[in-house]
Amino acid sequence: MDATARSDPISELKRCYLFAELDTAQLERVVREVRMLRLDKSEVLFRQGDPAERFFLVRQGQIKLFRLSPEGNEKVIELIQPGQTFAEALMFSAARGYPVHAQAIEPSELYSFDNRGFKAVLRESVDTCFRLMAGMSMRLHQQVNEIDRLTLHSATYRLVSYLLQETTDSAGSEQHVDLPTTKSLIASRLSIQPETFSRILSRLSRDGLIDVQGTHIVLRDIPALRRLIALSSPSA
Amino acid sequence: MDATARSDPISELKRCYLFAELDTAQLERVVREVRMLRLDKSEVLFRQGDPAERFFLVRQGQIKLFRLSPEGNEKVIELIQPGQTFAEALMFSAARGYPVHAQAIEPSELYSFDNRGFKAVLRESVDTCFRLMAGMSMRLHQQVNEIDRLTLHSATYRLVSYLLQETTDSAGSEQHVDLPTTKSLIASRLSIQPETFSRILSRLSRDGLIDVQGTHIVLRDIPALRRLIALSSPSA
DNA sequence: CGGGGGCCTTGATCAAGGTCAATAACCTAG
DNA sequence: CTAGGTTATTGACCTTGATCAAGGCCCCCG
Repeated sequence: MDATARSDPISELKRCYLFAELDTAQLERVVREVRMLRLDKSEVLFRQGDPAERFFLVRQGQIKLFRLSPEGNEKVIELIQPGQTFAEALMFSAARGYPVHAQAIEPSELYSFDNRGFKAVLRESVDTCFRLMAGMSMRLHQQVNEIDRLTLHSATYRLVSYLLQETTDSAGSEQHVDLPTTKSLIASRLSIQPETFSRILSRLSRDGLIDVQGTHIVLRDIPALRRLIALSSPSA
Repeated sequence: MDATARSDPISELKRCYLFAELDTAQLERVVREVRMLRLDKSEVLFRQGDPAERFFLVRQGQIKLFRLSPEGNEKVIELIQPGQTFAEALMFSAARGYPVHAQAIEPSELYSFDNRGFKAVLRESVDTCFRLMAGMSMRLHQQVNEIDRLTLHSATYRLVSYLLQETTDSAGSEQHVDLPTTKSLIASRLSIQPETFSRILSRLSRDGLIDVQGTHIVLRDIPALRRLIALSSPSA
């Protein structure tokens, strides 16, 4: 608990939108209550329905948020990457209880924050409230887009637009994508069966639009890919 | 602009969660800037992409929020009923521009509020911020549920759970549902084709689970309906 | 009263993608 | 290096629900 150990998390937090507007005193208050936790690969963080008293920031690793159908089918709602927070919206929700399951898909390191404590800090910072609301508003949009994609568009559309959006920069006509995790998880995230996912990749590959080497994908013909999703909708 | 005309909207607003925590002075400020508008049946309120400078409260009628695919297929994202607000989350969104189209599906009467003005009021009321965040958090959950239903469950599941959730009280083993609008719109809301919607209704009817008289539906066997969706998922 | 436009229903057909099963590639640990 | 688990691929088949097309119902309006 020396000075460096204390100040380290503060600068770390400041990089996250949720904490960016807080002053140092407030941040120190937050940091005093923060808990660090490590999860092994496959370790469960919380289950759907568990009382939601804390929210989280991923420092390292990857967390999947998912739902289960009665038969045990799993649908990945979101994959959380380092630097991202999750479950913070639940602070305000009347329905106590996480709406999804959370599990580490690789060894991970997180901070967790007490909802009550953070809400107390929030009360003093309308700016941070606004930040939070902006974040929630953004997620709301993403979800609308998600629903749109699920209902108005085909599996190929979803996969291709995922690939296009994962490219880092938009230069050149050839781009690289490294899938952040296994294909089956990405498939679930996109609501596609692993088999279908694989078939779509090999079709695109056969047509010369992409090149697949395991988890590394080269987009060979971006204009053609764009054209593909411009036309497509419920059809392939 | 006499006293009654002024005080009327205030008590009206107070019934809505967004305004419930505001004091009278703040409400008066809001009311001073409110605009009332009437829409004919089928009149368009805004289009997707239009700059989002205002949000709305429905007083009467019904508004549909929807997306269009390139081919012109329409997907209803939400049906807004009297007393509900919409587009208020966009106040905080960096992406200016409505993410959906809005159209009246019957003659409607709305209030509209200026985002900038309302944000100024919000700045003075952390409580209202908290209210707003609670509302946004709730919608976020609904959307997660929506995605869950779309991906993990069949059309029959979606239709039956819609019916069960539309019943007013949970007494007795027989319940009534009055569809708030045409069947095709409900179908689109549930991401089902009108034909499929009709077929599912007639199958449920044939099996004695429900009774359909136009837009009025009697749930004849609620336990059986519950059983149906307890089992079903991607299968019927 | 008769006509016309929605909306709904019903039937026939079809395609997308899910399921099941077998095999192949890969990776890690012993 | 190899055994064993996990993940990916491929093929055959099947189900769901979309699409196309035709007809029926209802209600409103002239």
